[in-house]
Amino acid sequence: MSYLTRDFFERDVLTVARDLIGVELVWKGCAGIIVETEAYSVEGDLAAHTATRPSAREFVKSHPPGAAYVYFNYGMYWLFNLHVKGGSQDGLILIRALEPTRGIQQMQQRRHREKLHELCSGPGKLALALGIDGTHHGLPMAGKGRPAGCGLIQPTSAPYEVVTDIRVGISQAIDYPWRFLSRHSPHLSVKHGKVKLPAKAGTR
DNA sequence: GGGTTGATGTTC
DNA sequence: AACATCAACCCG
Repeated sequence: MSYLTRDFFERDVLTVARDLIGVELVWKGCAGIIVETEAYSVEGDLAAHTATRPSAREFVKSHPPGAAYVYFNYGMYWLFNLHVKGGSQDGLILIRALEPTRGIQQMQQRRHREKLHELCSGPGKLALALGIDGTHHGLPMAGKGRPAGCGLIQPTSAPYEVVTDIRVGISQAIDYPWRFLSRHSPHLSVKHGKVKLPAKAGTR
């Protein structure tokens, strides 16, 4: 068993997003196998935070590859990303779903759910299950300086069959096939990519 | 099953 | 006003 090092995140963001499928995300006694990710590119991707948020641009400039990018969405949920930099295409990777492996009881308590496939089957769900929040924003997840008990473990078992799809819940660059999933996993967020339509002007 | 809606607060 | 969401609720 070995933890991913910084060089894992110094490659193309699409390659890393795909290779993260099957990696175990370990977080202070809880853990799960990553079964769903989405790539967001710093360049040429209107759906990425870096396209619209100066703070995201600043984050990418000032943090090393492997850093956690955590943000608060829809007034309720923390979403966990990993920073990729130094390859042919930089970006952020949203971790969207896990297959629970450790600390099941604690995750069940945090989620107020019993069924395994309801614990981490979505980006908001998994952050809640693991106890991830804004205090973890910017921390390194690879190499030295990781929070105690946190890290990403290289897969040892047979590789998962990875398929791609369009990304979920966005209204820009909606046709990029940058969602990566472990085929047939019962722990995915949604079956098919869902596009979010913008509200009509003049409505309230 | 699938569609709809309200909860909630930060960002620009 | 949009937003990288979720769960409860409707309908059938």
